[in-house]
Amino acid sequence: MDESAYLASYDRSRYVAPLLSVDAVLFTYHDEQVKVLVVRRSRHPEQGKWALPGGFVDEDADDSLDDTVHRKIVEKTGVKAPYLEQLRTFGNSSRDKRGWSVTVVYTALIAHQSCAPLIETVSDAKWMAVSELADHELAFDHGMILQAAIARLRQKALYSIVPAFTLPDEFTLPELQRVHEALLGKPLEKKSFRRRIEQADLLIETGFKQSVSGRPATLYRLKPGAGEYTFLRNLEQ
Amino acid sequence: MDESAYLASYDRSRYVAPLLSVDAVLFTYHDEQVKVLVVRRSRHPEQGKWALPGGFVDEDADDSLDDTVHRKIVEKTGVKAPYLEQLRTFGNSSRDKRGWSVTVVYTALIAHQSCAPLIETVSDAKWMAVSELADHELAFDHGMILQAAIARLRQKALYSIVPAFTLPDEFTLPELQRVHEALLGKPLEKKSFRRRIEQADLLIETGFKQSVSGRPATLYRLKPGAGEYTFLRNLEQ
DNA sequence: GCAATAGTGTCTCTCAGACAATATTGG
DNA sequence: CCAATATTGTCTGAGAGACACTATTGC
Repeated sequence: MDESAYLASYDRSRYVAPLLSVDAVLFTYHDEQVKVLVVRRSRHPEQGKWALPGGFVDEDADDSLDDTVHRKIVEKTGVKAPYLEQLRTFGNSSRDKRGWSVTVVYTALIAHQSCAPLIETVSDAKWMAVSELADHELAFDHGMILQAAIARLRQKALYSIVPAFTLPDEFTLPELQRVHEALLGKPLEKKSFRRRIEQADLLIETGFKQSVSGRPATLYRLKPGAGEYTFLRNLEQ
Repeated sequence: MDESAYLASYDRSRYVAPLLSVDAVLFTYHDEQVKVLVVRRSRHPEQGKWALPGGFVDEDADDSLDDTVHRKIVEKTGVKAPYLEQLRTFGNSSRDKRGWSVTVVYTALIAHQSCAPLIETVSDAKWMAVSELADHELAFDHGMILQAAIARLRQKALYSIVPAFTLPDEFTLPELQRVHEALLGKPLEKKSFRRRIEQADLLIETGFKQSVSGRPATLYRLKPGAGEYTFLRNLEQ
Protein backbone atom coordinates (compact mmCIF):
# COMPACT_ATOMS: atom_id res chain seq x y z
CA MET A 1 0.00 0.00 0.00
CA ASP A 2 1.36 3.40 -0.83
CA GLU A 3 0.93 6.47 1.34
CA SER A 4 -2.02 7.99 -0.48
CA ALA A 5 -3.94 4.70 -0.24
CA TYR A 6 -3.06 4.53 3.45
CA LEU A 7 -4.29 8.07 4.03
CA ALA A 8 -7.51 7.40 2.14
CA SER A 9 -8.22 4.39 4.35
CA TYR A 10 -7.18 6.08 7.57
CA ASP A 11 -10.07 6.68 9.95
CA ARG A 12 -9.12 8.74 12.96
CA SER A 13 -12.34 8.02 14.82
CA ARG A 14 -11.25 4.41 15.28
CA TYR A 15 -8.58 5.47 17.76
CA VAL A 16 -9.48 6.56 21.26
CA ALA A 17 -6.96 9.18 22.27
CA PRO A 18 -6.53 10.83 25.66
CA LEU A 19 -8.71 13.86 26.25
CA LEU A 20 -6.77 16.89 24.99
CA SER A 21 -7.37 20.40 26.26
CA VAL A 22 -5.61 23.75 26.29
CA ASP A 23 -5.47 25.97 29.37
CA ALA A 24 -4.17 29.47 29.97
CA VAL A 25 -2.67 31.06 33.05
CA LEU A 26 -3.42 34.71 32.36
CA PHE A 27 -1.56 37.13 34.61
CA THR A 28 -2.07 40.81 35.14
CA TYR A 29 -1.00 43.46 37.67
CA HIS A 30 -3.46 45.67 39.49
CA ASP A 31 -3.72 47.32 42.91
CA GLU A 32 -0.12 46.41 43.76
CA GLN A 33 -0.85 42.73 43.18
CA VAL A 34 -0.13 40.09 40.59
CA LYS A 35 -3.41 38.43 39.70
CA VAL A 36 -4.58 35.46 37.71
CA LEU A 37 -7.80 35.00 35.76
CA VAL A 38 -10.02 32.17 36.95
CA VAL A 39 -13.38 31.16 35.54
CA ARG A 40 -16.22 29.30 37.17
CA ARG A 41 -16.95 25.92 35.60
CA SER A 42 -20.48 25.82 34.30
CA ARG A 43 -20.45 22.11 33.48
CA HIS A 44 -19.39 18.77 34.83
CA PRO A 45 -16.91 17.64 35.84
CA GLU A 46 -15.88 19.88 38.76
CA GLN A 47 -18.97 22.00 38.11
CA GLY A 48 -19.05 25.24 40.09
CA LYS A 49 -15.35 25.24 40.95
CA TRP A 50 -12.96 27.94 39.84
CA ALA A 51 -10.58 26.84 37.11
CA LEU A 52 -8.11 28.17 34.57
CA PRO A 53 -9.70 29.38 31.36
CA GLY A 54 -9.33 26.81 28.64
CA GLY A 55 -11.05 24.39 26.37
CA PHE A 56 -10.74 22.09 23.42
CA VAL A 57 -9.16 22.50 20.03
CA ASP A 58 -11.72 23.49 17.42
CA GLU A 59 -10.32 21.83 14.32
CA ASP A 60 -12.17 24.20 12.01
CA ALA A 61 -11.47 27.43 13.87
CA ASP A 62 -7.88 26.76 14.95
CA ASP A 63 -4.83 26.16 12.80
CA SER A 64 -2.54 25.68 15.78
CA LEU A 65 -2.55 25.30 19.56
CA ASP A 66 -1.59 28.96 19.83
CA ASP A 67 -4.78 29.80 17.94
CA THR A 68 -6.82 27.77 20.39
CA VAL A 69 -5.48 29.51 23.45
CA HIS A 70 -5.73 32.95 21.84
CA ARG A 71 -9.35 32.22 21.00
CA LYS A 72 -10.10 31.08 24.55
CA ILE A 73 -8.53 34.20 26.05
CA VAL A 74 -10.46 36.47 23.71
CA GLU A 75 -13.68 34.68 24.69
CA LYS A 76 -13.09 35.51 28.34
CA THR A 77 -11.47 38.95 28.17
CA GLY A 78 -12.61 40.39 24.86
CA VAL A 79 -9.05 41.15 23.76
CA LYS A 80 -5.96 39.34 22.55
CA ALA A 81 -3.13 38.88 25.05
CA PRO A 82 0.08 40.66 23.95
CA TYR A 83 2.33 38.00 25.49
CA LEU A 84 1.75 34.28 25.12
CA GLU A 85 4.17 31.46 25.75
CA GLN A 86 3.79 27.77 26.29
CA LEU A 87 4.39 26.74 29.88
CA ARG A 88 4.25 22.96 29.86
CA THR A 89 1.98 20.06 29.04
CA PHE A 90 0.47 18.05 31.86
CA GLY A 91 -0.79 14.60 31.06
CA ASN A 92 -1.61 11.61 33.22
CA SER A 93 -4.32 9.13 34.07
CA SER A 94 -5.54 10.77 37.26
CA ARG A 95 -5.89 14.50 36.68
CA ASP A 96 -9.40 14.25 35.19
CA LYS A 97 -12.08 11.88 36.42
CA ARG A 98 -13.12 11.21 32.82
CA GLY A 99 -9.87 9.32 32.27
CA TRP A 100 -6.41 9.80 30.80
CA SER A 101 -6.15 13.48 29.92
CA VAL A 102 -3.61 15.93 28.62
CA THR A 103 -3.61 19.70 28.82
CA VAL A 104 -1.24 22.04 27.04
CA VAL A 105 -0.80 25.00 29.35
CA TYR A 106 0.17 28.50 28.27
CA THR A 107 1.23 31.52 30.26
CA ALA A 108 -0.24 34.78 29.01
CA LEU A 109 0.15 38.36 30.21
CA ILE A 110 -2.20 41.25 29.73
CA ALA A 111 -2.80 44.77 31.02
CA HIS A 112 -5.60 44.95 33.55
CA GLN A 113 -7.23 47.97 31.98
CA SER A 114 -7.48 46.41 28.53
CA CYS A 115 -9.78 43.64 29.69
CA ALA A 116 -11.50 45.34 32.62
CA PRO A 117 -14.59 46.25 30.57
CA LEU A 118 -15.57 42.65 29.97
CA ILE A 119 -14.31 40.98 33.13
CA GLU A 120 -16.13 43.37 35.42
CA THR A 121 -19.51 42.71 33.85
CA VAL A 122 -19.46 38.92 34.05
CA SER A 123 -19.85 36.77 37.13
CA ASP A 124 -18.17 33.62 35.86
CA ALA A 125 -14.69 35.12 35.59
CA LYS A 126 -12.59 37.09 38.04
CA TRP A 127 -9.05 38.10 38.90
CA MET A 128 -7.59 36.27 41.86
CA ALA A 129 -4.54 37.68 43.60
CA VAL A 130 -1.63 35.26 43.50
CA SER A 131 -1.07 35.89 47.21
CA GLU A 132 -4.50 34.54 48.13
CA LEU A 133 -4.37 31.47 45.93
CA ALA A 134 -3.65 29.19 48.87
CA ASP A 135 -7.14 29.98 50.23
CA HIS A 136 -8.98 28.65 47.19
CA GLU A 137 -9.17 25.18 45.84
CA LEU A 138 -9.20 25.07 42.06
CA ALA A 139 -10.64 22.43 39.75
CA PHE A 140 -8.57 19.46 38.54
CA ASP A 141 -4.81 19.99 39.07
CA HIS A 142 -5.09 23.68 38.23
CA GLY A 143 -3.73 24.75 41.60
CA MET A 144 -0.50 22.90 40.93
CA ILE A 145 -0.36 24.19 37.36
CA LEU A 146 -0.75 27.73 38.64
CA GLN A 147 2.16 27.25 41.03
CA ALA A 148 4.32 26.08 38.12
CA ALA A 149 3.32 29.13 36.08
CA ILE A 150 4.10 31.49 38.94
CA ALA A 151 7.47 29.86 39.51
CA ARG A 152 8.34 30.33 35.84
CA LEU A 153 7.18 33.95 35.69
CA ARG A 154 9.09 34.63 38.88
CA GLN A 155 12.22 33.26 37.20
CA LYS A 156 11.61 35.48 34.20
CA ALA A 157 11.47 38.49 36.52
CA LEU A 158 15.12 37.73 37.32
CA TYR A 159 16.46 37.77 33.77
CA SER A 160 13.94 39.51 31.47
CA ILE A 161 11.38 42.28 31.37
CA VAL A 162 8.57 39.96 30.32
CA PRO A 163 6.53 41.05 33.38
CA ALA A 164 6.12 44.41 31.61
CA PHE A 165 3.33 42.79 29.58
CA THR A 166 1.13 42.84 32.68
CA LEU A 167 1.16 46.65 32.39
CA PRO A 168 -0.49 49.03 29.92
CA ASP A 169 1.38 49.81 26.68
CA GLU A 170 2.88 52.86 28.32
CA PHE A 171 4.33 52.40 31.76
CA THR A 172 6.95 53.87 34.07
CA LEU A 173 10.07 52.24 35.44
CA PRO A 174 8.89 52.46 39.05
CA GLU A 175 5.69 50.67 38.03
CA LEU A 176 7.65 47.93 36.31
CA GLN A 177 9.90 47.58 39.32
CA ARG A 178 6.84 47.15 41.54
CA VAL A 179 5.61 44.30 39.32
CA HIS A 180 8.95 42.57 39.60
CA GLU A 181 8.99 43.12 43.34
CA ALA A 182 5.49 41.70 43.70
CA LEU A 183 6.56 38.60 41.77
CA LEU A 184 9.76 38.13 43.72
CA GLY A 185 8.21 39.02 47.05
CA LYS A 186 11.03 41.35 48.02
CA PRO A 187 12.30 44.85 47.27
CA LEU A 188 14.81 45.39 44.49
CA GLU A 189 17.58 47.93 44.21
CA LYS A 190 16.23 50.84 42.20
CA LYS A 191 19.58 51.65 40.64
CA SER A 192 20.44 48.11 39.53
CA PHE A 193 16.98 47.63 38.12
CA ARG A 194 17.08 50.79 36.04
CA ARG A 195 20.68 50.45 34.97
CA ARG A 196 20.33 47.02 33.39
CA ILE A 197 17.16 47.98 31.51
CA GLU A 198 18.76 51.17 30.25
CA GLN A 199 21.91 49.35 29.11
CA ALA A 200 19.91 46.70 27.26
CA ASP A 201 18.10 49.45 25.37
CA LEU A 202 14.70 47.78 25.60
CA LEU A 203 12.42 50.79 25.96
CA ILE A 204 11.28 53.82 23.98
CA GLU A 205 10.60 57.04 25.84
CA THR A 206 7.25 58.74 25.26
CA GLY A 207 5.83 61.60 27.45
CA PHE A 208 5.23 62.17 31.16
CA LYS A 209 2.85 61.11 33.88
CA GLN A 210 1.91 62.11 37.39
CA SER A 211 1.91 59.62 40.18
CA VAL A 212 -0.35 60.12 43.18
CA SER A 213 2.27 62.52 44.42
CA GLY A 214 5.90 63.49 44.04
CA ARG A 215 8.01 63.84 40.92
CA PRO A 216 6.32 62.46 37.78
CA ALA A 217 7.89 59.38 36.23
CA THR A 218 8.92 59.00 32.60
CA LEU A 219 6.61 56.89 30.48
CA TYR A 220 8.09 54.19 28.26
CA ARG A 221 6.91 51.74 25.69
CA LEU A 222 8.49 48.33 24.97
CA LYS A 223 10.64 48.08 21.86
CA PRO A 224 9.62 45.28 19.50
CA GLY A 225 11.27 42.06 20.62
CA ALA A 226 11.93 43.35 24.13
CA GLY A 227 10.10 40.32 25.52
CA GLU A 228 12.63 37.94 23.99
CA TYR A 229 15.65 39.67 25.46
CA THR A 230 17.42 37.90 28.31
CA PHE A 231 20.01 39.49 30.53
CA LEU A 232 23.29 37.62 30.80
CA ARG A 233 23.25 37.96 34.53
CA ASN A 234 20.29 37.27 36.82
CA LEU A 235 19.17 39.47 39.65
CA GLU A 236 19.94 37.81 42.98
CA GLN A 237 17.32 35.34 44.07
CA MET B 1 -27.55 15.62 37.07
CA ASP B 2 -24.81 15.29 39.65
CA GLU B 3 -21.20 14.62 38.82
CA SER B 4 -21.23 10.86 39.35
CA ALA B 5 -24.22 10.49 37.03
CA TYR B 6 -22.43 12.66 34.48
CA LEU B 7 -19.29 10.54 34.70
CA ALA B 8 -21.29 7.33 34.37
CA SER B 9 -22.88 8.63 31.19
CA TYR B 10 -19.69 10.09 29.76
CA ASP B 11 -18.44 8.28 26.68
CA ARG B 12 -15.04 9.43 25.54
CA SER B 13 -15.23 7.64 22.20
CA ARG B 14 -17.93 10.05 21.07
CA TYR B 15 -15.40 12.86 20.81
CA VAL B 16 -12.86 13.00 18.01
CA ALA B 17 -9.73 14.57 19.42
CA PRO B 18 -6.57 15.56 17.59
CA LEU B 19 -4.02 12.80 17.15
CA LEU B 20 -1.76 12.89 20.21
CA SER B 21 1.79 11.57 20.22
CA VAL B 22 4.94 11.87 22.29
CA ASP B 23 8.39 12.29 20.76
CA ALA B 24 11.87 12.35 22.21
CA VAL B 25 14.99 14.17 21.13
CA LEU B 26 17.66 11.94 22.65
CA PHE B 27 21.13 13.46 22.69
CA THR B 28 24.46 11.88 23.38
CA TYR B 29 28.14 12.74 22.90
CA HIS B 30 30.55 10.51 21.07
CA ASP B 31 33.63 10.94 18.86
CA GLU B 32 33.82 14.66 19.63
CA GLN B 33 30.29 15.18 18.36
CA VAL B 34 26.84 15.81 19.79
CA LYS B 35 24.48 13.28 18.26
CA VAL B 36 20.77 12.64 18.15
CA LEU B 37 18.92 9.35 17.92
CA VAL B 38 16.76 8.91 14.84
CA VAL B 39 14.68 5.90 13.90
CA ARG B 40 13.44 4.74 10.53
CA ARG B 41 9.68 4.78 10.17
CA SER B 42 8.42 1.31 9.40
CA ARG B 43 4.83 2.41 8.69
CA HIS B 44 2.79 5.02 6.92
CA PRO B 45 2.71 7.95 6.94
CA GLU B 46 6.23 9.06 5.97
CA GLN B 47 7.26 5.41 5.73
CA GLY B 48 10.99 4.87 5.33
CA LYS B 49 12.00 8.35 6.48
CA TRP B 50 14.12 8.99 9.52
CA ALA B 51 12.20 10.44 12.46
CA LEU B 52 12.44 11.14 16.16
CA PRO B 53 11.64 8.15 18.37
CA GLY B 54 8.14 8.43 19.74
CA GLY B 55 4.69 6.99 19.76
CA PHE B 56 1.31 7.04 21.40
CA VAL B 57 0.23 6.99 25.01
CA ASP B 58 -0.60 3.48 26.16
CA GLU B 59 -3.35 4.14 28.67
CA ASP B 60 -2.75 0.85 30.45
CA ALA B 61 1.04 0.94 30.52
CA ASP B 62 1.56 4.65 31.19
CA ASP B 63 0.44 6.70 34.17
CA SER B 64 1.85 9.93 32.79
CA LEU B 65 3.39 11.44 29.67
CA ASP B 66 6.81 11.02 31.29
CA ASP B 67 6.11 7.30 31.52
CA THR B 68 5.26 7.21 27.82
CA VAL B 69 8.48 8.83 26.73
CA HIS B 70 10.58 6.77 29.14
CA ARG B 71 8.99 3.63 27.75
CA LYS B 72 9.67 4.70 24.16
CA ILE B 73 13.32 5.44 24.89
CA VAL B 74 13.79 2.10 26.63
CA GLU B 75 12.26 0.37 23.61
CA LYS B 76 14.88 1.90 21.34
CA THR B 77 17.98 1.97 23.54
CA GLY B 78 17.40 -0.75 26.11
CA VAL B 79 18.04 1.63 29.02
CA LYS B 80 16.35 4.51 30.83
CA ALA B 81 17.63 8.01 30.08
CA PRO B 82 19.08 9.69 33.20
CA TYR B 83 17.91 13.14 32.10
CA LEU B 84 14.48 13.88 30.73
CA GLU B 85 12.75 17.22 30.38
CA GLN B 86 9.80 18.45 28.41
CA LEU B 87 10.81 20.64 25.49
CA ARG B 88 7.54 21.90 24.05
CA THR B 89 4.31 20.70 22.52
CA PHE B 90 3.76 21.19 18.82
CA GLY B 91 0.22 21.08 17.54
CA ASN B 92 -1.42 22.26 14.35
CA SER B 93 -3.52 21.16 11.44
CA SER B 94 -0.73 20.69 8.92
CA ARG B 95 2.13 18.80 10.59
CA ASP B 96 0.64 15.36 9.92
CA LYS B 97 -1.19 14.38 6.76
CA ARG B 98 -3.70 12.42 8.82
CA GLY B 99 -5.10 15.68 10.18
CA TRP B 100 -4.87 17.93 13.23
CA SER B 101 -2.13 16.48 15.39
CA VAL B 102 -0.29 17.28 18.57
CA THR B 103 3.04 15.98 19.80
CA VAL B 104 4.51 16.50 23.24
CA VAL B 105 8.27 16.63 22.74
CA TYR B 106 10.87 15.79 25.34
CA THR B 107 14.60 16.32 25.41
CA ALA B 108 16.54 13.41 26.88
CA LEU B 109 20.24 12.88 27.45
CA ILE B 110 22.13 9.63 27.75
CA ALA B 111 25.67 8.30 27.74
CA HIS B 112 26.67 6.78 24.43
CA GLN B 113 28.21 3.71 25.99
CA SER B 114 25.11 2.81 28.00
CA CYS B 115 22.99 2.26 24.93
CA ALA B 116 25.61 1.25 22.39
CA PRO B 117 24.92 -2.50 22.80
CA LEU B 118 21.39 -2.23 21.47
CA ILE B 119 21.74 0.60 18.97
CA GLU B 120 24.62 -0.99 17.17
CA THR B 121 22.76 -4.21 16.48
CA VAL B 122 19.63 -2.72 14.94
CA SER B 123 19.27 -1.15 11.52
CA ASP B 124 16.20 0.99 12.20
CA ALA B 125 17.88 3.34 14.68
CA LYS B 126 21.10 5.31 14.52
CA TRP B 127 22.95 8.27 15.98
CA MET B 128 23.08 11.26 13.69
CA ALA B 129 25.60 14.01 14.33
CA VAL B 130 23.95 17.35 14.97
CA SER B 131 26.38 18.96 12.56
CA GLU B 132 25.18 16.83 9.64
CA LEU B 133 21.47 17.27 10.28
CA ALA B 134 21.09 19.79 7.51
CA ASP B 135 21.91 17.04 5.01
CA HIS B 136 18.97 14.83 5.99
CA GLU B 137 15.31 15.44 5.66
CA LEU B 138 13.33 14.08 8.58
CA ALA B 139 9.70 12.98 8.72
CA PHE B 140 6.89 15.40 9.61
CA ASP B 141 8.20 18.59 11.25
CA HIS B 142 10.89 16.70 13.13
CA GLY B 143 13.67 18.70 11.53
CA MET B 144 12.26 21.90 12.99
CA ILE B 145 11.62 20.25 16.35
CA LEU B 146 15.21 19.08 16.44
CA GLN B 147 16.43 22.61 15.81
CA ALA B 148 14.32 23.82 18.75
CA ALA B 149 15.75 21.10 20.98
CA ILE B 150 19.31 21.95 19.99
CA ALA B 151 18.72 25.64 20.60
CA ARG B 152 17.44 24.87 24.09
CA LEU B 153 20.29 22.50 24.97
CA ARG B 154 22.74 25.06 23.66
CA GLN B 155 21.23 27.64 26.01
CA LYS B 156 21.53 25.21 28.90
CA ALA B 157 25.22 24.83 28.12
CA LEU B 158 25.54 28.53 29.01
CA TYR B 159 24.01 28.37 32.47
CA SER B 160 23.96 24.75 33.68
CA ILE B 161 25.87 21.49 33.53
CA VAL B 162 22.95 19.57 32.11
CA PRO B 163 25.09 18.53 29.10
CA ALA B 164 27.01 16.30 31.54
CA PHE B 165 24.20 13.77 31.17
CA THR B 166 25.44 13.00 27.66
CA LEU B 167 28.55 11.53 29.32
CA PRO B 168 29.11 8.34 31.33
CA ASP B 169 28.45 8.47 35.09
CA GLU B 170 32.10 9.23 35.66
CA PHE B 171 33.65 11.90 33.52
CA THR B 172 36.44 14.47 33.53
CA LEU B 173 36.19 18.23 33.39
CA PRO B 174 38.02 18.47 30.04
CA GLU B 175 35.50 15.99 28.60
CA LEU B 176 32.59 18.04 29.92
CA GLN B 177 34.13 21.19 28.52
CA ARG B 178 34.42 19.55 25.10
CA VAL B 179 30.68 18.73 25.19
CA HIS B 180 29.85 22.33 25.97
CA GLU B 181 32.19 23.51 23.26
CA ALA B 182 30.61 21.18 20.72
CA LEU B 183 27.18 22.52 21.62
CA LEU B 184 28.24 26.14 21.49
CA GLY B 185 30.42 25.69 18.43
CA LYS B 186 33.32 27.62 19.92
CA PRO B 187 36.12 27.15 22.44
CA LEU B 188 35.58 28.09 26.06
CA GLU B 189 38.02 29.44 28.60
CA LYS B 190 39.31 26.49 30.57
CA LYS B 191 39.74 28.46 33.75
CA SER B 192 36.29 30.08 33.76
CA PHE B 193 34.64 26.80 32.99
CA ARG B 194 36.32 24.94 35.83
CA ARG B 195 36.05 27.76 38.34
CA ARG B 196 32.28 28.13 38.15
CA ILE B 197 31.67 24.39 38.41
CA GLU B 198 34.03 24.13 41.37
CA GLN B 199 32.39 27.06 43.15
CA ALA B 200 28.91 25.67 42.62
CA ASP B 201 30.02 22.42 44.24
CA LEU B 202 28.19 20.22 41.76
CA LEU B 203 30.58 17.30 41.47
CA ILE B 204 32.01 14.51 43.58
CA GLU B 205 35.58 13.45 42.98
CA THR B 206 36.24 9.74 42.42
CA GLY B 207 39.52 8.24 41.07
CA PHE B 208 41.75 8.88 38.09
CA LYS B 209 41.87 8.20 34.37
CA GLN B 210 44.34 8.40 31.55
CA SER B 211 43.61 10.34 28.44
CA VAL B 212 45.22 9.37 25.17
CA SER B 213 48.30 11.13 26.42
CA GLY B 214 49.51 13.73 28.89
CA ARG B 215 48.54 14.30 32.50
CA PRO B 216 45.53 12.22 33.57
CA ALA B 217 42.34 14.09 34.38
CA THR B 218 40.37 13.76 37.58
CA LEU B 219 37.16 11.76 37.32
CA TYR B 220 33.99 13.20 38.78
CA ARG B 221 30.42 12.13 39.30
CA LEU B 222 27.41 14.48 39.38
CA LYS B 223 25.97 15.28 42.80
CA PRO B 224 22.25 14.55 43.10
CA GLY B 225 20.31 17.55 41.85
CA ALA B 226 23.26 18.95 39.89
CA GLY B 227 21.10 19.00 36.76
CA GLU B 228 18.67 21.46 38.34
CA TYR B 229 21.36 23.95 39.30
CA THR B 230 21.53 27.15 37.29
CA PHE B 231 24.40 29.60 37.41
CA LEU B 232 23.44 33.20 38.14
CA ARG B 233 25.60 34.38 35.33
CA ASN B 234 25.70 32.97 31.78
CA LEU B 235 28.79 32.22 29.82
CA GLU B 236 29.16 34.67 26.97
CA GLN B 237 27.12 33.75 23.93
C1' DG C 1 9.77 74.98 52.56
C1' DC C 2 8.04 70.10 53.11
C1' DA C 3 6.50 65.56 51.77
C1' DA C 4 6.69 62.36 48.36
C1' DT C 5 8.33 60.16 44.64
C1' DA C 6 11.78 59.83 40.49
C1' DG C 7 16.18 59.49 39.15
C1' DT C 8 21.69 59.69 39.65
C1' DG C 9 26.67 59.05 41.54
C1' DT C 10 29.74 56.11 43.04
C1' DC C 11 31.94 52.55 45.79
C1' DT C 12 32.30 47.61 46.50
C1' DC C 13 32.16 42.85 45.31
C1' DT C 14 31.54 38.81 42.51
C1' DC C 15 32.66 36.34 38.78
C1' DA C 16 33.69 35.63 33.66
C1' DG C 17 37.52 36.51 30.17
C1' DA C 18 42.32 36.31 29.04
C1' DC C 19 46.41 34.18 29.20
C1' DA C 20 50.67 32.85 31.40
C1' DA C 21 52.58 29.58 34.45
C1' DT C 22 52.99 25.14 36.67
C1' DA C 23 51.96 20.01 37.32
C1' DT C 24 51.73 15.25 35.92
C1' DT C 25 51.77 11.70 32.96
C1' DG C 26 54.07 8.48 28.96
C1' DG C 27 57.68 8.01 25.98
C1' DC D 1 64.28 15.72 28.81
C1' DC D 2 60.13 16.34 25.55
C1' DA D 3 55.35 16.25 24.08
C1' DA D 4 50.89 16.36 25.55
C1' DT D 5 47.41 17.26 28.43
C1' DA D 6 45.47 18.89 33.15
C1' DT D 7 45.31 22.24 36.53
C1' DT D 8 46.29 26.77 38.82
C1' DG D 9 47.56 31.96 39.42
C1' DT D 10 46.32 36.27 38.65
C1' DC D 11 45.06 40.49 36.28
C1' DT D 12 41.20 42.96 34.02
C1' DG D 13 36.57 44.36 33.18
C1' DA D 14 31.42 44.09 33.28
C1' DG D 15 27.74 44.56 35.87
C1' DA D 16 24.84 43.85 40.26
C1' DG D 17 24.29 45.44 45.31
C1' DA D 18 24.32 49.16 48.58
C1' DC D 19 23.25 53.49 49.76
C1' DA D 20 23.70 58.38 49.79
C1' DC D 21 22.56 62.12 47.06
C1' DT D 22 20.00 65.25 43.80
C1' DA D 23 15.68 66.51 40.96
C1' DT D 24 10.89 67.53 40.27
C1' DT D 25 6.38 67.68 41.37
C1' DG D 26 1.97 69.29 44.58
C1' DC D 27 0.75 71.53 48.58
